[in-house]
Amino acid sequence: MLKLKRFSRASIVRLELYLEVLEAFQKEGKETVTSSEIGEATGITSVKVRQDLFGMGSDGRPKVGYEIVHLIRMLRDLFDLDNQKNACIIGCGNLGRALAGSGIWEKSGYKLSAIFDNDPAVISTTINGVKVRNTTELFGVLKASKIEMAVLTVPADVAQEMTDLLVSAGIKSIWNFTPTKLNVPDDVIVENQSLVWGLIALSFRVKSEK
Amino acid sequence: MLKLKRFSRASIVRLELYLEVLEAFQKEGKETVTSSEIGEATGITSVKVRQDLFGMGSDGRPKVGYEIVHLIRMLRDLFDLDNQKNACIIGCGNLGRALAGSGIWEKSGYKLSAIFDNDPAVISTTINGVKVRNTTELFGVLKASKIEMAVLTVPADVAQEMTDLLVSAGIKSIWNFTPTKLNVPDDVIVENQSLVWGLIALSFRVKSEK
DNA sequence: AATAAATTGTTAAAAGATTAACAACAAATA
DNA sequence: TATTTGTTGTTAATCTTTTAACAATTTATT
Repeated sequence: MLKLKRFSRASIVRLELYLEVLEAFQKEGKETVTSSEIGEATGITSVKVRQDLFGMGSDGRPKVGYEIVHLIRMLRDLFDLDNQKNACIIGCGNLGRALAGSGIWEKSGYKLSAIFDNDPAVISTTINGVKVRNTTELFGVLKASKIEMAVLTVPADVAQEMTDLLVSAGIKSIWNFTPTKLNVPDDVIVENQSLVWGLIALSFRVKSEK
Repeated sequence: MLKLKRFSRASIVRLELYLEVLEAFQKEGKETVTSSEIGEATGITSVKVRQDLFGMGSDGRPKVGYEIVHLIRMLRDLFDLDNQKNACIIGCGNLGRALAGSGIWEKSGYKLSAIFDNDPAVISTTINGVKVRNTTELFGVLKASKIEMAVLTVPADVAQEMTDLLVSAGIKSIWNFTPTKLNVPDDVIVENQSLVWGLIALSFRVKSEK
């Protein structure tokens, strides 16, 4: 029996990239692929590709390569992309609205089921078919629903406060766009995606890689 | 003479978080801080904090800690936050517009100097004081300007094509929001910030960490 | 002035990730 | 059927990062 390796953050990013190119290959009608082909398309060495796939419990055929359909299924299972999960957005500013209207939901298996904000000007408007609710309703709505994930796009100074509310309402994972370290219980997962931090990381690399 | 360590990606993220809490401490009037205090505030062990600061060439006093002003200056220098750099946005959809109007620019030392799109409906409109130009003008405008960084928020299927154009116009760094591995010359830096990938990473963690 | 307490700087050990190497195997060819 | 070729699975070596340990140093206290 194979023992599934624990994936590092870096390897997850690589696996996401593999999925991207595999789906492109599939669209072109390709049926099998070798580790070097994946490597070529992604800029990653074939050794690393093979090691990554091995860690996932790969099942390639010597001299032929991997079956694309199979690899895609493994990756989509690994990432849980075909299992619908309900999400809500907290904070409907520019970013919240952009996310609400973007194509990320279907690609990731999430369904945007609710949006909350406390600005009277946006409450009751509809974005992508979802009505914006007053934040005061948050606790009640979440308690009564199957929403397990919250996208946090509020100003940094209310991030922790909102997080506490979300946790008390039973949210189990948070996609955090604020540049704040959120304090949560052990069983709540926070994925940080602060855009400022991304931009600062770029600034750092530009300065130091030359 | 101290030799500056090479920072891993993970350590950069930690340093960004340190800066965040240090500026908060400063606002509260605090003047010095210990590695354990930083650790407490960030959820990172004090050992790692000390090691990170050491790698940056820290200069703390035993029994007292680090001077906050000094640490902040070091970090801002490291990240190049106080040196203004010009940027442009390529693709003015929901996300591009949200970024244009957000507060990330001043926080990172970048100045948004141009926006390009090819949708006649948005060309010539103004966002945050910057007029949206037709993409056909891109090459000329960039050649004539000091813009060195481009934010790529176009549909994935034109990402590489736009990248080639940007590179030919002399762009040296790209903040890539498309879920595409961009092919660029060695001297061009690409920082990937695909939101889908962030969301998929969250999905993965939710599935595997329980 | 001497001692105790707290905290850093720095080295060393452990853990984790990447790269390299190659045996095993399937397919193609003679 | 035997041989060659190409490609994977898997182990081993190298490199990187994290964690631990503790000596050195500064401040406070007696």
